[in-house]
Amino acid sequence: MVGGRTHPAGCVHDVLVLETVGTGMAERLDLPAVSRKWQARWEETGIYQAEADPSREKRYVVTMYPYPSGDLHVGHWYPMTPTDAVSRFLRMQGYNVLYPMGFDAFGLPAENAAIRNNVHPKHWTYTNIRRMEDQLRSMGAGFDWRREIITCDPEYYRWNQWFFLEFLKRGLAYRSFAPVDWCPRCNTTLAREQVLGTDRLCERCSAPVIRKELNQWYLRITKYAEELLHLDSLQWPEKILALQRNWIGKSTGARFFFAVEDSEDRFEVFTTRPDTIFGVTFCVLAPEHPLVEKITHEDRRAEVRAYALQASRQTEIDRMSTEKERTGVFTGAHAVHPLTGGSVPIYVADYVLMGYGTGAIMAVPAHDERDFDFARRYGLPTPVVIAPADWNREPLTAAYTGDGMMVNSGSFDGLSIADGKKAVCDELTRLGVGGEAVNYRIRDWLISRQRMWGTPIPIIHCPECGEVPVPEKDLPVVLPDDVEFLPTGESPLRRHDGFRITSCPQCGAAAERETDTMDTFIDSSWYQYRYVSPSEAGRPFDPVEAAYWLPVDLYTGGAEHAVMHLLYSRFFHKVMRDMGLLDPLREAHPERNWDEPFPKLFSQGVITAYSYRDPEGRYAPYSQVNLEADPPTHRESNQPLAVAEEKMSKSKLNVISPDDYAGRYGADVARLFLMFIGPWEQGGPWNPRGVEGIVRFVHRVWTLVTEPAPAVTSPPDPTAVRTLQRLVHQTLRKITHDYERYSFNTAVAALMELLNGLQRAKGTAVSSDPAWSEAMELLVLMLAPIAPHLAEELWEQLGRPYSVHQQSWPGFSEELAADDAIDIVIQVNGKLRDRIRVSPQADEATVREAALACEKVVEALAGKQLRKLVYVPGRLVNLVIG
RNA sequence: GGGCGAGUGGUGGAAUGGCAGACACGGCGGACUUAAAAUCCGCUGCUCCGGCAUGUGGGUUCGAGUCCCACCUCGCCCA
Repeated sequence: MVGGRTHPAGCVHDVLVLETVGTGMAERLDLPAVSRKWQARWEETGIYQAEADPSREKRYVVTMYPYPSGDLHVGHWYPMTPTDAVSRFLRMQGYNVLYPMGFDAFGLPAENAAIRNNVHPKHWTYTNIRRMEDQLRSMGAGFDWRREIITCDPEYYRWNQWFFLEFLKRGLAYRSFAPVDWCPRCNTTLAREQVLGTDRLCERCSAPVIRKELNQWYLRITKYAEELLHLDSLQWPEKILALQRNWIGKSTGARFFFAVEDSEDRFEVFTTRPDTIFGVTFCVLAPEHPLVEKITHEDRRAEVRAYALQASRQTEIDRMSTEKERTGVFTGAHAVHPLTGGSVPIYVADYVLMGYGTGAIMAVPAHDERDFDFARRYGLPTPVVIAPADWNREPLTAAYTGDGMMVNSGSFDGLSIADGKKAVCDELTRLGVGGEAVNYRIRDWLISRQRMWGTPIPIIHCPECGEVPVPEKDLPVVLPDDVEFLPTGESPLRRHDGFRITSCPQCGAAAERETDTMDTFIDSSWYQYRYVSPSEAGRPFDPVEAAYWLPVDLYTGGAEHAVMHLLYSRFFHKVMRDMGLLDPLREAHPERNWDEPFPKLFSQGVITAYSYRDPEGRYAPYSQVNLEADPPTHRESNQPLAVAEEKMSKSKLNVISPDDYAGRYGADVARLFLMFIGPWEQGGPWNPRGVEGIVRFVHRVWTLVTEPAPAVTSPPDPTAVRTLQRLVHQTLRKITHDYERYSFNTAVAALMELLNGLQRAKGTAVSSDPAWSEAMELLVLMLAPIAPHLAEELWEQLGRPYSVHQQSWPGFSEELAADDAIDIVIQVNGKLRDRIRVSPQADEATVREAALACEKVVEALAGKQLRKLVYVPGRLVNLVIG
């Protein structure tokens, strides 16, 4: 059992459940037919088409666009359904709402499918897109499809290329050597996920993968590192903000040079602890450090090379792991301590990474755990230079990283850590070898991919002129259609002479195109701008449209994009701002936040489902699971199956298709269930049994509204009418509040309660009162954002004009929602003893008197003294006695 | 090792510091039915009937699921 969760008794899968519910209503309510009817009508009448209208206040709502994998499951619906409800609610509240959808259409799966089936990735991608568009339509989402964007469309990716050239002009794009995962047998780079296990073997040929330096394109995101840390204007989940802060990883300290003894060479180190500089007993270079080859003594060379090769086969996670023993090799060279002039040995060790800081460190074993481990292994001294308060001058048994005072540090002795840092930095500056510095963990964004199905990088390599940007008039550089896919792992663009061979735009000489393509995160870094004018020619977006709609008022999506996508789009946005692209937007609406693309972000939870695994760890499909047994068994092998609750995924065979639900019950049932599972930010398990409750609810609502009430002869009782109105208006008050705070599970529960109340009232005399008609109408309006098809059909049944989705959100009446009597809880010493019923206007004296008159209170007070009386108006009276 | 989040009935979950368990699932009982399904109605945390109960132990408070401290377990991220 995973996660300590027990398998709920009676959990049965949809195959079994689908047959059993709601058939009694089937003749009168055919929800799938109702869904199709209204989806067609909405499409015809274009009620979700949004036009900029400066006389109306706008709301721009975006949910992260999907990758067109071809199998949309309920996990994909989870972020979309509540977002759709929000956009409908905002529309009813009178806002001009833009709610678009598109596809993240470039990426590796299309290429793999191309190799498997020998079809162009374009074909696979567009087939999937058409199918997913149908699925999204069947969900009944109010997308404005006229604004759909598909990122593999040359008219989309030409702007990726245009942005790349703009970045290049501004020095924000550059080419440099970078280590990548490389398979020597397949002769290609691999994506991270194609490298298997801790042995790091190639997915295809099982050869050991190495790291290799390749010439790659980068975007200079580090230039914006500091500004990307300014997160104050963002209404984002705290968790995502923390992840971003963590990822950028700002640290302050010192950066300075060590000179190499008997040579002209020097290397730079970064440290967060300059105060410990007198404790340096060795230095460490990353195995990839460019100086390693140069300074290594001849007798050490073979050993150092072997070590570097071994290090190149490990992941960074392995290299940084605290579990692992610290290893390294001595280069034979020594460095000069900049302050003491002492000689310190230079080692090469894999726990120093080339990508972090300067790729070299000063090692202070007494005050750094990793350096301590290393020093102990290689017998290096560990002099204490920061003394803990109770230090007894004994040698350390572990690195001391706590607070203390500088010792053994010459003239710096006696300084605190903070003062010491400052003083050492000043000294380094005075000596002209370095000084105070800030370091960021974040690295520049590597955007080169040796893949075909992505945006071609618009560069031409000329033997004469070097790297030449493709002139803007020649954009887009289009991917060829006539490509051959072979399982060699090499991008077909490399072998495609028609694409590759060209001439230099500057000198006309024969030249080659860059065959690498861009990371697909480029596509999603600015897509919210393209939605506002998807067919704009000549520029990425129409500034007038953009000035009306942007920035995005609500952005929703999964926390898995907390770092990459959300950081890249913030970076892109800031560059666009600095390019002046947003100036006309800011001018039109100076009051809006133009420093951030998504000022408000909501991150939904994860939808899980039961998965079943046999003792060998193979997943079993639901059709093979025998739930009669405990634990469940495999129908064929009779092996016991381990139950787990895991994120819905094709590979775990626990994917629930929304098509089955939409086809049998209509889209609203799946929509309502997804919202009912629990808080949106928490996610939860898809339980087919739970869906039954929603099916019942939908049918009961239908019966309540459409079936005539039994004839009643007596006139309505005014008290009963008043009770009905109170119930309806209290619900309306609660639902309005719940929609505003995205609390859909409690909104559905409140509607269920309302239904229960209305059902009890139906058949009594109140159902002939005008208040009853009002109740029906309000019920349907409250349902409209979350059950759009059902609400539309009921609206028509009530004889109201199309469309319920163009109605105004009803205001509730405080007067009608007011209680005419309230319960006051009577506590004695904090324990519930009684409750009294009073008018909401009752003053304290009245309540106090009534409380003291309670039988239970009189009993408790006998022979005791009333020490204190706490009165919370409208809530309770607490009598403290003793 | 560090950071963040979460632990509430058989299950999913509800609860501005103020009646713990709304709503739903499941279960039990009943009505309707030749029978079943569907539908409708009722009951459903534990209890020795005093009470006890929101992972465990402390604290703040008239009052703690909620706030504070420590610990345990799980999850995610970073190392």
